[in-house]
Amino acid sequence: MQPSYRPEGVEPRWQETWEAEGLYRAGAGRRLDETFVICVPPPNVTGALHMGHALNGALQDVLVRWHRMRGFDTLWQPGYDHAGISTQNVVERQLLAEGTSRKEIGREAFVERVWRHLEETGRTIMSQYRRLGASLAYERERFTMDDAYVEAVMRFFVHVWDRGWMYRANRIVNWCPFHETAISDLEVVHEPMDDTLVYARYPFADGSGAMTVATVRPATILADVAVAVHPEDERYRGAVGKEVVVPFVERRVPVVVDELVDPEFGTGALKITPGHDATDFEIGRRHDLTELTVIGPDGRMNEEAGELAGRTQEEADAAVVSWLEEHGQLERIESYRHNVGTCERCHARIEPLISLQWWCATEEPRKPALEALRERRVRYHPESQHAFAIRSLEEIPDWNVSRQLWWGHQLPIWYCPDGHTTCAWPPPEACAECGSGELVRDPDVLDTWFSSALWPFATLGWPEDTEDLRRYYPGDVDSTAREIIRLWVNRMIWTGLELVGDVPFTDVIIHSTVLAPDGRRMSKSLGTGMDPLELIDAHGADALRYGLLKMSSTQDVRFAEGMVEEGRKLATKLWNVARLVLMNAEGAEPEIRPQSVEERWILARLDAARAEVEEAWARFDFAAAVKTLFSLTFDDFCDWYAEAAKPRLYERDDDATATALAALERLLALLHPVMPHVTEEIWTQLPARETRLIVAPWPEPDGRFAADAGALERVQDAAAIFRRSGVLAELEGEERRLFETVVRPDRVRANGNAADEIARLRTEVARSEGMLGNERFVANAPPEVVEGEREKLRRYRRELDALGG
RNA sequence: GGGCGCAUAGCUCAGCGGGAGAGCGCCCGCUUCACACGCGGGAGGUCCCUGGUUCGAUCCCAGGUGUGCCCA
Repeated sequence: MQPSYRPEGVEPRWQETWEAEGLYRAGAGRRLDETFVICVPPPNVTGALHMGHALNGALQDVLVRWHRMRGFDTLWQPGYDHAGISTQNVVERQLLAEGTSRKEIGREAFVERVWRHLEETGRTIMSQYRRLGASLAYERERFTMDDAYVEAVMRFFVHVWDRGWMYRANRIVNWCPFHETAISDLEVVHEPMDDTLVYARYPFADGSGAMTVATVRPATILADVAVAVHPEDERYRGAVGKEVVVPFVERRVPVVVDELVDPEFGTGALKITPGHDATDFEIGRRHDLTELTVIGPDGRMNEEAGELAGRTQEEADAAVVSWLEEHGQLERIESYRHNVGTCERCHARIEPLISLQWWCATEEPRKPALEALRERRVRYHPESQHAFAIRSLEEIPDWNVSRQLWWGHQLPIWYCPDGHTTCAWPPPEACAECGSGELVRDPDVLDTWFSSALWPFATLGWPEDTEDLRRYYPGDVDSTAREIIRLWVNRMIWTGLELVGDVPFTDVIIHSTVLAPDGRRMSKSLGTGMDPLELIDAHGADALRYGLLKMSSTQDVRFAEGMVEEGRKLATKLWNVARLVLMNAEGAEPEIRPQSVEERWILARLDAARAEVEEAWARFDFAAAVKTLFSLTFDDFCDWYAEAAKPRLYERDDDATATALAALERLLALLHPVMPHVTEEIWTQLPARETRLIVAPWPEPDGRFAADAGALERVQDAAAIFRRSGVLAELEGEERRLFETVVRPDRVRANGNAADEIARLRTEVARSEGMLGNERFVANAPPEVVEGEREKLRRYRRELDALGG
């Protein structure tokens, strides 16, 4: 074995070997009929691996590798989504740089161009997952734009249509004027912005004075259809029911009351523009108000804006403000800092806009999903997210499934010249109502999440009744980020129930958000992002996996490179202790033949750790498992067992070397799900290896040595006392031997003295005596606690006696 | 504005009803034939604040403060 461990020379080799030998494939090494299935949350086909992917990949891989070793038929499904707006954005920008545009080259050429772009630079994340050691079934990679997947999406749409859940309606949506499409809430990022708040007077129609309203977007005054006040706002009691005249357009509109009005904002009187504001839209619908739009899809004023048509909003804002000024209706202008929605991709200011969109009703489909969550047939982890997921489903609004993009799944909707609508797949020959053959397909494409919602079964061949679907559906675990619950996870649950008749998985892990070391979200613009691949270069994939799992204890974790370094040290330590064993075990084969206390003890510790780790994996507490593995390796295996076993290993004692190999073998197996590379590398160097560790059996429970789990306690106490004080405790037989082997009192100088130790013990005795002297403690505390305290006191006194104190 | 976290050693974090812990950093001592990515030891904490429950609270409850994430 090489004297020092260098992950860069080892990890890529194993990644290639495992995959080439088919050990990443579904069912590799299976010994049970049970399946264990995870689908990777399909990343953006144009994206690159970030820390969230790496953490999620690490914990999914732990579960997959653990189940594979346990003999399950495992499938970890890889793939990508087509990321509609994001991908279209990238290509549109390229066109812009080339001096052309998508509109200029046309839809067909544009879509072709996107495919070409993806061939050149797309689909990189799966290779980056490989560098993490993620044991995905790579040959099964799926893409939401694959022909078969498109088929599934179309069938899904038609199914929802047939159920009567799909409808077309004018609603307010987040509109990106650059991309000229509706976008989802998730794609809107709120950024603080400096604005001005314009206070404008709206005179009462009866000439009895005026009301003042405040707005940051004076141009939208042109589309005002009412003024609203809060029902309990005393200031405007007299105004309710009257009419006011909207400035500039001089339209008479009513003053209405609505609880949605925030009396604290501006003057407490809110101008209502249902066409250009989500809250106003809501209020407008409740009061049955007209919906006017004065801003067009391109962000400019439309024909409704009369003389301002064609102007930009800034120009229109200015025109309205000067009108107000000229007519003495401008009260004042204040500077105003607030959060403004912008497009995640192009940072254009989002226009809430009424537009004609396709909607999927949610009232019906959510019912079985809610039931599944309430009955805990699907469980979110941690528990707090379960409650959140239920609430989200209860409040789920109808789903805007259409996007005015060119990259994506075009709706299976056709219109005939008579205005009939036909929804069908495969594409219909004629109008379903009038038989007309002149059909025009709806130009819109579907929300990317509409296709992602089918991921757990469309990747297995649905809607075909495939062998894979029967075998691997339903799956087991979904692991993802918090913000995806509404958009993705809940939708997979209801689509699974609706289309396949069962939940897609039973457990949903909501993993930590990895923050930058400063405790805030990693940000590209601030340069606080960290690249997982660079960390792999620096410390190795095993170390990164370890570090990320160690960090993943709470909802938000700041990235701490120290934890990755800890992982690297663990890998090195493991390598070194394996050298110790292997260098002295030539010709031996692993076999449990313990002849000494330390051997039985380490076997007991290994089994206890196995149980702890299993329990931690089972409740998805990755940080706890990793902590157990660290102290098992450093403290138990290296500091005590290896040190104690050395003399007999040096002598090449047959029983000692055989047992050491067997103990090492178990240690490697326990660590493999977290640190697959270093463990596999060592494993191959063990004698008589016939299988790879990746498919080797996970250690069976072994209670044979449980009685020896505490066998070293007295020796360890004696070691601590000696090292601190130089005082030798009285030990006999095996204990004496162990103490002298590990501690080497003949060669080691103690650091402290007996007096310090006596002082320490006296403090403990005083504390203990105080507790036991408290009658209420003795009377009320559980008897075993009291007895435990008595035992401690006896031990302190005994140790004190030994020190002559 | 709503939801959810977090607040424990210089730093990053475990512990979550009965003796304050780890890793890193710092100090001291070790060329111990697996390992200096190491070994042994040490210094360093009103366990955010105020109340409450309890024989006993870092841990449970209530309120507060600070801080962050997610969603509006």
